[in-house]
Amino acid sequence: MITEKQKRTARYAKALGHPVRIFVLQTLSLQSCCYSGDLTEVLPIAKSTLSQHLKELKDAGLIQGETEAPRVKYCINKENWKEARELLKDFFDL
Amino acid sequence: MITEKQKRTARYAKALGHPVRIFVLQTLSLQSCCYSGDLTEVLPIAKSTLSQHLKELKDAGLIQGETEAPRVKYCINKENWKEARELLKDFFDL
DNA sequence: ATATTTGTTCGCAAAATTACGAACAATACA
DNA sequence: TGTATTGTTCGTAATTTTGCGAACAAATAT
Repeated sequence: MITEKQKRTARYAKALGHPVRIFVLQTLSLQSCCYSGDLTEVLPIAKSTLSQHLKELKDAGLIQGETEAPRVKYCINKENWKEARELLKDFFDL
Repeated sequence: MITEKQKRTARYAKALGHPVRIFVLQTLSLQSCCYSGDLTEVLPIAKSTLSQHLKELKDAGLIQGETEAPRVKYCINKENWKEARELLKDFFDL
């Protein structure tokens, strides 16, 4: 009844379903990459909470983290980002 | 730090964050309107569960229900649908 | 007047989400 | 070798989400 495409659309939408994650993705998308610390500085949440949000975005496939010494550099996962954009675009154009 | 626009974007995305709600919106969007019963017939969930999903979509402003005798006719809320589309479009275009 | 139909609401339970601080790893620095 | 720095993981708690069946409300049909 419910297609795989609909499930993937919902999965990505769910990952976007929190202001912090929208903010993170927008930041990452504008400057291509950034470190967790950059986000912790501006976001009014505990670093452990941010870490969880980053994990969710990673699990959804929207970002990827590359560990660089003590820091972790996060970037958009362009392939999946593109898929998410296409799915949402299809959804709204219908 | 987090803008109202980002919050609204997240709010709409959250409402889209379930396969059943994606399905419902897609159905409503394709045929403009439908009754709860039409959805209950094809969806493998209890009617009470569907009712909750419809309520969430209503609370998010994406649909509206018009009670028509014992049935309820649900339609897309075009104004908010447009807003959601614009917000998500802006988000992905960045 | 009594059933039937349609959908919501209630009560409940299980699971997921959100959030925090403390503890922990891993690397760089003194 | 200690000591910051950076970020994850753990433990915990409160809230929200998802889902069901039973009970309920409202209107129609018998």
